[in-house]
Amino acid sequence: MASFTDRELDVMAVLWDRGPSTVAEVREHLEDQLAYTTVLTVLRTLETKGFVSHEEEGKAHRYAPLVARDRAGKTALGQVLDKIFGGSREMLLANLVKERGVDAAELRRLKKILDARLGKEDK
Amino acid sequence: MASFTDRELDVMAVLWDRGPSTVAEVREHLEDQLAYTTVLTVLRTLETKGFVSHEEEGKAHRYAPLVARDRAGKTALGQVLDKIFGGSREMLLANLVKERGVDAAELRRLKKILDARLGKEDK
DNA sequence: ATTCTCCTACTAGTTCTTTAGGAGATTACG
DNA sequence: CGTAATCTCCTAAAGAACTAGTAGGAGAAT
Repeated sequence: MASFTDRELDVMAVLWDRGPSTVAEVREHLEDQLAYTTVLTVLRTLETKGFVSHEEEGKAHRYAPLVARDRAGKTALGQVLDKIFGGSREMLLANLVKERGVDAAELRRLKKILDARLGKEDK
Repeated sequence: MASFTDRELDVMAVLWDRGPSTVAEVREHLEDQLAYTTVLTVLRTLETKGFVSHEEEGKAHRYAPLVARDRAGKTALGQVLDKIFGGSREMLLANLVKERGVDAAELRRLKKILDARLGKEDK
């Protein structure tokens, strides 16, 4: 799958968080202050690439993500895993929980995820 | 920290894997078939950005990474974490171990990493 | 010494990314 | 109805990214 540019990712993040949104809504939820038409252009680019679709809603368009966050994550994470961590999940995980304020409760939640996965594996 | 472009990352990956390398060596280890001068250009760009340095070796230059894989990983992973997984480490981890051929042994190794981290946390 | 090979330095073209202005349509409202 | 607000569409321009050619130097080979 072709991947997103930085700005496209900003926009996708809003759609993933909020669900289908209009240009104005996306614009409001972006951190950077961009012109209305800029946001529109990004959305149209994303549509050309097949990552979002839109429906008319009054005179405006409401854009919906076509690619699931999960799927995009798989690609992006795979790239980081391969290119930076040389394919080592251990290295990646160690990095993920190093400093960056991860508390014990979170670590336990993470362990649970692995346990759940181990359960499936054993069967 | 400013981050790498896709191609720059390919090159950094080679340097991280192999250690200090000449242009020809980097070129050999890249998946994509690129012209010699192209690889050279990427390395010089990386040098301008301060991510690698070089030493003369005969008539050639040997390029060494100045940025540790770990440090680059932190940045890249942080971006994926924030933008795609909305800051949720759980989501990220779940994605990391979903399908993509992770066996039980690996899952246990990953748990160990978390345990080690939990040990530190308790103190 | 001339030719060949390998290397860097410089230059450059093409495409992608990011940003946004202006035109014109449509809706909202007084 | 007329004016303001809002929206899409088209256009474009600046900058970044990617690729690679050409020039020229230094050493090896014949």
